[in-house]
Amino acid sequence: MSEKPLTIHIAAKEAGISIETIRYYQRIGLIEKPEKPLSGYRVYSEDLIARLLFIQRAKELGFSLTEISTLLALGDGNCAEIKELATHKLAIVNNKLHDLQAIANTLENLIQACEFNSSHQGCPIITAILKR
Amino acid sequence: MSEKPLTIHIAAKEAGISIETIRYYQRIGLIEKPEKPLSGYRVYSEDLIARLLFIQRAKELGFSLTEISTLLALGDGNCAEIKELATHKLAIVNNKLHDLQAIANTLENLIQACEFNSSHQGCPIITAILKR
DNA sequence: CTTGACTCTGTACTTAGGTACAGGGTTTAT
DNA sequence: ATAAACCCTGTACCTAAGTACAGAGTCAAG
Repeated sequence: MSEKPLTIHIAAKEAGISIETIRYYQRIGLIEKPEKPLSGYRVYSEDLIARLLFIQRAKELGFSLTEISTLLALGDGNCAEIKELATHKLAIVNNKLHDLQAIANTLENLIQACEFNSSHQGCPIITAILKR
Repeated sequence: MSEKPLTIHIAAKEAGISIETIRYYQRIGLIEKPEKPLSGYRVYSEDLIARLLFIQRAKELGFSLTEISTLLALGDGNCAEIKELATHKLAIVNNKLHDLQAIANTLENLIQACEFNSSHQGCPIITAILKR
C-alpha cells in the first residue's frame, strides 16, 4: 500500500492541531475514537477530520468546546436553536466589546496624561488608579 | 475599645473582595501580611486597604495580577516605565477589540442568514462553519 | 465559662483548554 | 532483524485567579 493510512498524526496535520489535542477532544467526548482494529492503529475518517475543522472554526467564532459540542449535537436540522446560540454568543461578544472599548479609552487618556506630565513628579497613571 | 480593629474580614469588606482573596494575594506575594501580634489577630493598615483597592481598579483596566505587582513595585516614581506598560496593554486591548469586532460581524451575518432561511432545509450557520 | 463568631495555617480543588510524559505496542524502512 | 518512527493508554502537569475546607487557635458576649 502506498496510500498513507489516515492515522492520528496525519489527521492532526490536516486539522491543523496537535495529536495531543485530538486525544484531549476524545477524552472529553467531543469527538469519537475511531474503532481500534484488531491489529494496527486507529484510522481517522474524512468525516472526523471535517468535524475537527468545524471545531477549529467554531472556536474562532468564540464558541467554547462545550458550546461546540452542543452545536455538533444539534447539527444541521435545528436552525432555530443554533440561531439562538449564535444570538446569545453575539450578545456576550458585544458586551465584551463594550467593556474593552471603555478600557481602551481609559488607557488612552492615562497615557496622554503621562505625555503632558513634563514635571517628573509622580505618575498620573498611578495617581489615577489610586483614587479613581 | 469600641473601635473595631481592622481585622481581615473588615479589610475584605472595605476592599470589596473576599477574605480568601486577600489570603490568596498574600500567598502570591502581591500584598504583605501584617505582623502577627504575640496574641490576637493580624491588623490591616489603611495603606494595605488602599493597596487592595488599587489592585481592584488596576484589574478593571485589564492588568493581570503579575502586571499589577510590577505596577506596585514601580510605584509613583517611574512614570516612563508605567506608561510603557500601559501602552503595551493598550495595544493588546486594541488587538482583542479588533478580533472581537470581526467575530461580532461574522455572527451578525450568520444570524441574518438564518432569518432569511425560510426553507427549513439545513442551517446556514452550520453550513458556513463547515466550509468557511 | 461556655458558646458563637472570628482568625490562622495549610492544603486541595476549581475551570478551560490543553501539554507532557512514561511505559508499553506496532509498523516500516533499511 | 533491528532501529526509527509512530501509536496507545493512562496519568500528571500547566496557567490564572481564585474558592473551599479542615483543624486549630482566639476573642467577645452572655
